[in-house]
Amino acid sequence: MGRRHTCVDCAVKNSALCRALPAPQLAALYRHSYRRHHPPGRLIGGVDHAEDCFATVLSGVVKLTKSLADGRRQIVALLFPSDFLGRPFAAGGALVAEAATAVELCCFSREYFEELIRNQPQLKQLLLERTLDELDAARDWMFLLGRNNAQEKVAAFILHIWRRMRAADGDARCASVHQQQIDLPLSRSETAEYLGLRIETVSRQLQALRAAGIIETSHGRTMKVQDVRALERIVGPDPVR
Amino acid sequence: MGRRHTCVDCAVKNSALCRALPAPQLAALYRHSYRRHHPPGRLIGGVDHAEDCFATVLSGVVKLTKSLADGRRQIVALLFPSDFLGRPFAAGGALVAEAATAVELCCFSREYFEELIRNQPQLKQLLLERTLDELDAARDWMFLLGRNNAQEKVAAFILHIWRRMRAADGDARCASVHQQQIDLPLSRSETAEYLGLRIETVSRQLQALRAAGIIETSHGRTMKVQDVRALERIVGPDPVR
DNA sequence: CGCGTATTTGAGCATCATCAAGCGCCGTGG
DNA sequence: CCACGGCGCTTGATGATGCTCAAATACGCG
Repeated sequence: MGRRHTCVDCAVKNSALCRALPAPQLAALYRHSYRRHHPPGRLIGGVDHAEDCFATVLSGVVKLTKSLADGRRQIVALLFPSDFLGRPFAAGGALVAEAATAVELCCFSREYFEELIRNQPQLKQLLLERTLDELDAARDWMFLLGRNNAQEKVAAFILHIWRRMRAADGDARCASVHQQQIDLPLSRSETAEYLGLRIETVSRQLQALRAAGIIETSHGRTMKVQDVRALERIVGPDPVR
Repeated sequence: MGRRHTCVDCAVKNSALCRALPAPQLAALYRHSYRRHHPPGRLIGGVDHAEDCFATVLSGVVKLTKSLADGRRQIVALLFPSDFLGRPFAAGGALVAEAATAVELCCFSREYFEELIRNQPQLKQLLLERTLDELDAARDWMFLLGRNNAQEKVAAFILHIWRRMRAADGDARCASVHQQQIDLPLSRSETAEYLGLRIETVSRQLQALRAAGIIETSHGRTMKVQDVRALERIVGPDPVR
């Protein structure tokens, strides 16, 4: 594929990890990078897979899953545009990365990027802060998985996606902001895997929210959020103390 | 309290974060540090509390909890000797740190240590690797919380503690290793908070393991692990793929 | 010895999982 | 154009696991 893309017109240049790089190193990284498209459902190398690359998510949503032999699966993280995909400095705890929607990645070789992390203090700093944020997020989700009921889990999921999408759009699409419309990046079955529920339970809770007038579902993954406040009330005040 | 301790005879000098510091910086950090004892149950400043300090755990076990106003609580991490306590570069997601057992900490001021992280590449590198490891651990626990039943959760907990204690002891106490004896750092109620269960369920599952001859409980927190293999079998083969 | 706390044990119940249809959408092929 | 089949989602009926409420027991400590 011809290099029709540059960092200059990269959609996430101001939010991705590489924003921490000085121009010369950015240019060098660019020369070691390549873009890659993945259709929904496609397994991505990346985390500790053979393909062995790191990447920045340019568009789409990537899910990180953990599976047991008996078929039990848990999605442990969702990656959105500008998020970093990969596990530096270790083999990675048997995670699998998979495209949830159509995904575009900006990939670089593991060795090259690890070296860059080691030598570029700004990059290392940013990666550290990102990792700390991810740890916070993981712990929030631990609370959700351990302590929230089905209703709260589903409401939290919608709220989570709603906020991420809002943040991603920025001021771009005020129209759709007003319409409160979102497109869930996950199927029912994936949603269940993210929330520690079964697919039927997710479906029922969504119908309950619809019946309460809090959301409007138009079959499939598109929905309108009618009452954000109600969702927030169901989820409850995030933390205490 | 007089400075009767030095880094030279520190029990965790070879495993704690500060091992990454060159001698002069270590000496400087030492001058900014102080030791602190906490009885079991005592609230520690630390994570994003007013007291606002970072620390290395010297002995004992610290629990990190997240609470809701309605009393629901979830322990999101346990910290063992040589682990780092604190949340650099942010306010920390409303976590509370509490002494699970009697705890001894080596504390330093937030500002000083953050500055040290920024300026010492080795320290930053080690902290980054530690944080990535913690993230892996958090995701493992997410799977446990979302997908494992009560039996598996309790077995996983015992195994987890058993391994950490084994690792901590090192070769020190081969006798107790042979006896397979461990002292749980958590009460039943705390164990429940760690596993996303109720106290009664934890108790019942422990009795079930005892009835199966897998552990021997002598009332309270002391137990003998009779059959590690059985525990591993219950927990299941960690991951797949 | 008696009290307070932590743990165990029991009985009934709620929530969510499981099993099983049924439905709507969509692409394929007749 | 419509019949067909597949897939993802919904809906219903039933049941098991873990929660709730309640009480008994065990231990530590004054």
